[in-house]
This record gives sequence, structure tokens and C-alpha cells, in this order.
Amino acid sequence: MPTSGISSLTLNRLSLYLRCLRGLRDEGQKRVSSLELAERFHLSAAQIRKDLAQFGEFGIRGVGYDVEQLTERLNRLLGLDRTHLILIVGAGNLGSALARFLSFDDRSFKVVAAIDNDPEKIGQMIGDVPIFGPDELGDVVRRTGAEIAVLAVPPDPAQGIYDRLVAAGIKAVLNFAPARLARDAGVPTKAVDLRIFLEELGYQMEAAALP
Amino acid sequence: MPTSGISSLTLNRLSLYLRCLRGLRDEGQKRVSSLELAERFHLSAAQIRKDLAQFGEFGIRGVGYDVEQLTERLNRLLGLDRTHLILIVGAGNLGSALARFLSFDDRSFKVVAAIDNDPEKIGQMIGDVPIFGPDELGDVVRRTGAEIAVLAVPPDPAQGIYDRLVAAGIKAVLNFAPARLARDAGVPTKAVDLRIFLEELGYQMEAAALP
DNA sequence: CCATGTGAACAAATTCACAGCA
DNA sequence: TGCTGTGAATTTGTTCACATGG
Repeated sequence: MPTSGISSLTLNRLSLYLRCLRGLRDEGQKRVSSLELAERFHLSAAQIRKDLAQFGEFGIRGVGYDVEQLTERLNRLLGLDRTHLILIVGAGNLGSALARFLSFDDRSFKVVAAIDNDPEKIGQMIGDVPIFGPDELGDVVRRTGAEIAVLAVPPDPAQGIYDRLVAAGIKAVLNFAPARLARDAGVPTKAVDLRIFLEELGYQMEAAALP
Repeated sequence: MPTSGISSLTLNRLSLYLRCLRGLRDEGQKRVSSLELAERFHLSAAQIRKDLAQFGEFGIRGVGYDVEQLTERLNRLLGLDRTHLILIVGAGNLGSALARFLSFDDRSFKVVAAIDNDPEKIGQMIGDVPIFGPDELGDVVRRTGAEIAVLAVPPDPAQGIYDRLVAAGIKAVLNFAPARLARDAGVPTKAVDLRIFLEELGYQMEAAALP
């Protein structure tokens, strides 16, 4: 019930390692050491080992890691060996783009439906993703079996919609709305605030310009 | 030359505080204490004070902070009192959406141009943002005075384009490409990897499902 | 008084350095 | 021998608690 014992930082690095490993595998490389991974992808060797060690012993001392096997284990660990269904809420610019963008080819994630309150849009498609009305929210979650909701709505309605998604049984939420949500403890929720990223760069740019 | 003395964590919270303060100001509130801010927006009072203290004394002991004045000072601190021009690189689904999405109404950020290598798109517009060809990259940066590049291209060409942007004199980069860039020390660069966010939720969902 | 600003305590994350095993 | 896995050291970030000053 706590948000899992593993930190976001570690988890995000695991995703990174996995991506690197896929590259190595596609090059036909059989084995890799933490040092080689670190050097090729600008990571830290000690940290790779620490991160992996949290989940058991993956490597062979004196040799390194088996690329195929480690790839496989990380895949399973991150739940990428099965398909997660995604519901987009808010089919504006960003929501529509995400509807097309988040169906990755490896089939770990697939967008199955979108919700919007614009009568013009309801019944239309974004690529092969159908758009439903707000009334159908709970129904769509249940019918499609969507697990992850991607919130791309204006800040004001965000909390209300979040609560309805939780009530409808959604399993996780990725929130692009620039609003601080009161989160449900049982539903992993991650905020992605694009404006904040820009503002960070804004500051760092100015700071970089000084002596 | 280091990426400024202030951590990303702090900087991102400042953005958050600023957003909350704007809300209070719009409600007509004159003063606010760190405690009130914390309670209303689910933040930590001590952390607000620590964060602000890094930049000088903003408040009045025994009283709190002047909403208007603090808003103003944070605005200036984050460089939001002037307009930052943005260049979108890669006008696919995500790039086009960002072209529309990242011009915020307060005029702190404005998208001025996009680059794409699809001959069909070159010369077209995304809203009021013109699309140019890859050859024109350096030229567009110089002509428009764009400071921030938003990279929304496939992983393979990302590094090459990044290097060209840096050479062209870009001041900061927000990278949406799922690629780990060799970053230029003088150019603040922030990675936003949407797939990694989904994978994190994927793991936490499974973890939340266990006892 | 009362809320800020801050040093000191605590917690988390990263890096170091080496023991231990293939 | 050489690289993993891991405690110990260090750095970074957060919380606590109180002296300070409007």
C-alpha cells in the first residue's frame, strides 16, 4: 500500500538500463559488465549494480551480466511482458498527441479509448482510438479494462475527473494537468508538468549566463 | 558552468509555489504564511521556508509573506518576466501538439518555429507556427532568436540534432526523444521520457496489487 | 507574540572500496 | 584474475525545533 519500496529514481533508471540492454542485444552482444554499460551510456557502474541488487543477484562475478537474461528479467520486473491498456482523458492538443504517441510498438502499452466533453469530438476517432463522452467514463473504464488513465484536461476539472477515475477502478494515473491532485493512496499517480520543466530551464539558462 | 547551485527539486517546487501564489492573488489574498500555503496545497511549511531562504529574505517574521511581492520575485527569479522563444524540432504527433501547447497565455514562453524533415510539412503551419526544413536549422535559430529547443524526434537522429542545436547557439534543450544524450556542459538540458513514466506506473501498479 | 529563517538532526541517495566468488 | 554484490563513507535532501526580529 505504500507506493512500493523501490524509489522512482531507481525505477526510472531500470527503464533506462533496459533500453540500453535492448540496444546491445540487437547488436548481438551476449554479455555486458556494469562498467561497459556505464561507459557506453553515461551511467554510473556502482549505481547499476546497486539498483539491480535490490531485486536479487542478476550477474556472474568476474564476468558480468547475460544481456538476454537481464533484459528478460527487467522486462518482467517492470511488467512489460504484458499489455497495459490506456485511457486518454481530454482529447485536446496534448491528449490527442498522446493518444497516438503512447501506443508503443512492443505492445506493452496500448491506448484503447479517449474521453472528451466536446460534442463535436464524441464519436470521432484519433487514429484508431474512439472518443467517448464524459458520462461514459466509468462505463468505458469497465468495458475496455483500461488500467492507466492519462489526464490531459485543464486544471480546474482535474481533481473531479481524477476522483471519478479512481471510483471507476482505474489502477494508475499519469497526470499532465497543471494541478496538484489530492491523490488516492491505492492508485499510483505521477505528475508530468511540462510548464514546470520549461520554467526550470528558464532559470538554469539565466544562471548559466552569469560568471 | 555547473548546472547552477540550485537543485532541480527546489526549482520545481518554486514553480509550484508560484502557481499557488497566483491562485491566492486572484482570490485577493494579501498575505500568506508558509503554514497556510502548506496546508492549502499539500506542501511542507519548513520546506517552503528553506527553499525561499536560498534566495534571500522574502518574508516578514511574525507575519508571513506578501503575496503580491513574493509572486513578483519568484516570477523574476524564474525568468518569467520576459518571453522565452521556443523552437520545436520534429513536427510529428508529439512535436505538433507541443507546438500548440507550449505557448502559454502569460507570454513567458512562445513557440516561434518548428523544424521537420518531411517535405510535405515544410512550408506548412501548425497553428501560427511555421515549419522549416532541417537545412535551415541553424539559420532559424539565429533569425528567430529562439532560446529553448524542444526535441521531439526519433531516438537515432537525436544526438546529431542536439549537437547542431548547440552549435547554432541554442540556450537550453527539453528532450522528449527516448535517447540518452551526451550533453553540452554549457547548455541546460532536461530529459522528459514519457515511456519511462508509464513504465514506472506499470511497476507500481503491480506492486500495489500485492499484499 | 508569532511566523520567519536557520543550525542541527535525520533520512535518502550516491559513491567508494573491497571482500568474495566464478 | 576480474567483476559482482555490499557494507561503510559521503553527499544530498528533508524535517525538526528554536532563537531571532518585526
